[in-house]
Amino acid sequence: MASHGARSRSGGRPTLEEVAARAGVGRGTVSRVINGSPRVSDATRAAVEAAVAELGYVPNTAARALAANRTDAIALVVPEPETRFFAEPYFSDMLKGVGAEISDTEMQLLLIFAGSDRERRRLAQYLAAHRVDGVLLVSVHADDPLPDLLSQLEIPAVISGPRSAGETLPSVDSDNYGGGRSAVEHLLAGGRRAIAHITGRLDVYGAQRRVDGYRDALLDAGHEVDERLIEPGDFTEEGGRRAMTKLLARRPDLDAVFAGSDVMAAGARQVLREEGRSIPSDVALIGYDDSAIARHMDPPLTSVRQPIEEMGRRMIDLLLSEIADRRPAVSRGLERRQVVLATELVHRTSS
Amino acid sequence: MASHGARSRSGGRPTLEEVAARAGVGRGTVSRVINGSPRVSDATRAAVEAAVAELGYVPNTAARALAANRTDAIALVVPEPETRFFAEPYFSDMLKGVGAEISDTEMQLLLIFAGSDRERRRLAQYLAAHRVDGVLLVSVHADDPLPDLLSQLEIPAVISGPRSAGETLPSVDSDNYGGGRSAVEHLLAGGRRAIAHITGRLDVYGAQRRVDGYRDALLDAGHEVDERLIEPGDFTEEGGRRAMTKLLARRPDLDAVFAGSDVMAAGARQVLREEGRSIPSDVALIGYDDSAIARHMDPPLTSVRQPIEEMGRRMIDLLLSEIADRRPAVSRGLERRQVVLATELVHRTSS
DNA sequence: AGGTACCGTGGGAGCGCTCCCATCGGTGAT
DNA sequence: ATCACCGATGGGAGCGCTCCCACGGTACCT
Repeated sequence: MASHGARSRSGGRPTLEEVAARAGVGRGTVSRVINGSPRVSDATRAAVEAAVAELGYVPNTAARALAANRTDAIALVVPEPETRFFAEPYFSDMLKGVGAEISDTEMQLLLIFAGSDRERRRLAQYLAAHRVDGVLLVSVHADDPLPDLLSQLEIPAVISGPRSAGETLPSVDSDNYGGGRSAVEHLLAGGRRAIAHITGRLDVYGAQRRVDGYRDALLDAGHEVDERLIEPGDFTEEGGRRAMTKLLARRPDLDAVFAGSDVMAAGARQVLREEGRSIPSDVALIGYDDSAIARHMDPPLTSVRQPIEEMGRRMIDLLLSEIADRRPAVSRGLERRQVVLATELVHRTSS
Repeated sequence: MASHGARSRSGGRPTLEEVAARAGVGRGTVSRVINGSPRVSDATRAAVEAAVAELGYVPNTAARALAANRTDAIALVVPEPETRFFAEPYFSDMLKGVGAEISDTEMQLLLIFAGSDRERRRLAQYLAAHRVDGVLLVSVHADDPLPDLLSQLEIPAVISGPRSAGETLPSVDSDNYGGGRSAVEHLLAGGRRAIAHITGRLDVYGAQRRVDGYRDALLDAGHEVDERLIEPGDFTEEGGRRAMTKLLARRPDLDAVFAGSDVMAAGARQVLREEGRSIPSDVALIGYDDSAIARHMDPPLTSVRQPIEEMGRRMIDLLLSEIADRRPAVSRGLERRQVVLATELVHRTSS
């Protein structure tokens, strides 16, 4: 018995019980104070707070998690290898927003990479163990099984870009349609008429929406859509080069290019330059993401900016409310849980 | 009572007890199987494993943490703002090594930024709550109170660069002295005689060691050390420029520069170019870190490579053994807990 | 045959907390 | 004065696990 007690008292951390004794109150009362319950008199609260301070009491997370069946942690799951995470500013901006918003809470943020199969298996195990109260999912492909696993395990989750128009998970996204649209409208306003579009990977819903925006902007302005002016890319620089080459071959007279990402725009720029087309006088160029690449390109690239940091913040908000709503069995299926944030066209010299 | 039971059975996760019943054994036996104890007969083990599989049993982490007084998690603490973390490849390489090594274990890695005061206070609270079994500390300045806090809380920790020659915490470092030495030796072998050194921030122990290496290489080769050839930098590009300007003013005849980081070398290169000195014919240039900058510089920069990924791996190894050693009160103070890994000079055209 | 180990095993006690119910005194209504 | 009620409070029970002690059985010794 004595040895038993000694085992866990290592470190001598005070317990709730000890704080209660010190403050001359019961265990329940201390718990109420710690958790900010209003059902405590001011005098008692003060006494307890004093005891907490004197003893340097810090709640034992494990005990709390066990008793209350929650972990006070949420995971940001990145289904990509670490490498891409560091390479793309998208993630760091997102993390910034998420980190800022979560730091107002008691929640702990875990960053989990699930790029390899092995990592994904680990993640599945991890989620099955319910080690987090909720999950933030970024950069998910249409055929990813993760979202299903999550809903099967009944773990609250928010996704950063919906997988389709019928996304069932709560999501936060930027207005890809509007972004594509504004790029094209800007080009039209600048007098361009043969506007090409290098798309992103079309299994990414957002990339599709940008194409939709491109199409509708043209149609609404009374122009036709020439399918020869649309070429799929894959979000890489090399993909941008290839697409640009094809477009130039098909429509040598094109006078503007709207690329689905800055990186692809960079590839397109190289080809245009090699072909002797000057930017923007011969061909106007617009990218997407407003990344560092855009600012440093020669000439500086006009680009569609997404409020990524803001997206991160909103994702946390959504997730926290999702988690909070799990307690009462209130039906709330009709509530709007798809957030769409406006984009902004950043004008530079390339257009 | 019933309502009580229902509360926590949400999700219907099977418990140890249920697995035990299913396998027709006692709770203790299941626990032994789960934890890989050898004191279980093969037949029993098989039965338990079958029951675990059938029920889809996953241990409850919180319960385990509470009972065993451990968390199975370790934190990688970065005492810098997120921004720097993403900007410097040092961190991503380190994370890669750490992630690779830890994925062989059951441990969970947490990434914690502690750049701002607010974040640091949160971290202190976090550590006080003993929410991790151990801590990895990277990029710690000499006057950082974090290491003391850690040892006061008796939390195992490993530091990535010792703060001084008398570092008490277990540490993993690259051989900064040898790195500086090899750079200078290479320059001497190339016939250079007036070799300047732009140092890193001298409150960083590793930067001091590089200077020591620089000095000793010169002395051991029978040369004198001209203090006018040593100028402190601050690891930034701008600092590199400033230092280079000063050095050129003091010793216009210098024919080689060893910079304490690639970034500073980039700054130095700009000044050299502006002054009409060509690299490497007029002035040889060597950097430190072998980062992407070095590869992409014009001309490509000779640089000292540190095995950062390997350092990450070794840090985990050290930390895990630290944690394991906490159990028995065996005295082991004399053991070697300072690991130093060799650097490598990567030859390119700048020297 | 009796004794001594030791192995594999079952299950009690306890980790520190939350949740909930019972209790207590005080208040306003009757 | 009596009663119903309410807010504040104490503490039992339970969360799911690990640790450890005790127990029965077998193997080996004397």
